[in-house]
Amino acid sequence: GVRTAGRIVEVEAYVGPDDPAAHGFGGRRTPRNDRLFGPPGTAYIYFIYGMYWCVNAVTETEGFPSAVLIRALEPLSGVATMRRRRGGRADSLLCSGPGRLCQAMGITGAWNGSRLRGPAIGIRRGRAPPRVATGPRVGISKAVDWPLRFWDPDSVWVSR
DNA sequence: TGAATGATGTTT
DNA sequence: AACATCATTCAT
Repeated sequence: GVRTAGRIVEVEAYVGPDDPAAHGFGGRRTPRNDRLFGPPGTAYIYFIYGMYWCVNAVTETEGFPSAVLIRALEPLSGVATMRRRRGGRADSLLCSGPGRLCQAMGITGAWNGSRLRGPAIGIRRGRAPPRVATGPRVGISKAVDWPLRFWDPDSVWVSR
């Protein structure tokens, strides 16, 4: 298959059992969030609103539920494949949003629990943006003022 | 440009 | 009933 890749330009952090907006809140482990409690470098992928997948990178030690939600990418390769998967919508909407980027890259729950350093799915270190903006997380109703959204303010590929 | 709303199914 | 969303429609 065609490989798709992009530069991460927007993320959100969900940190530990005391983060009221996080799926690991209260330390309650369920079938759905189980992979969030795995070792760092694990993919935690969940299904939301009956239609979309979202992908996270688990970040902290095993048993401590923390992850970074990948919210937007700058498309770099496999763009024609991304366009096809996204139904021919505008390039600006290819990977700008957690649901959109999973659709563009073909990411589904089949990869939940994968190690994020493999042939199928992975994250590599790239160049750091010169600046990083921070602000409230999107689409949540608790801890709305925690500034745990981070994005590249110089990128046109962020979700807002 | 922005607000409102329907689409969808799983989880609590 | 809520949900870590998105596309469409309708109003400015």
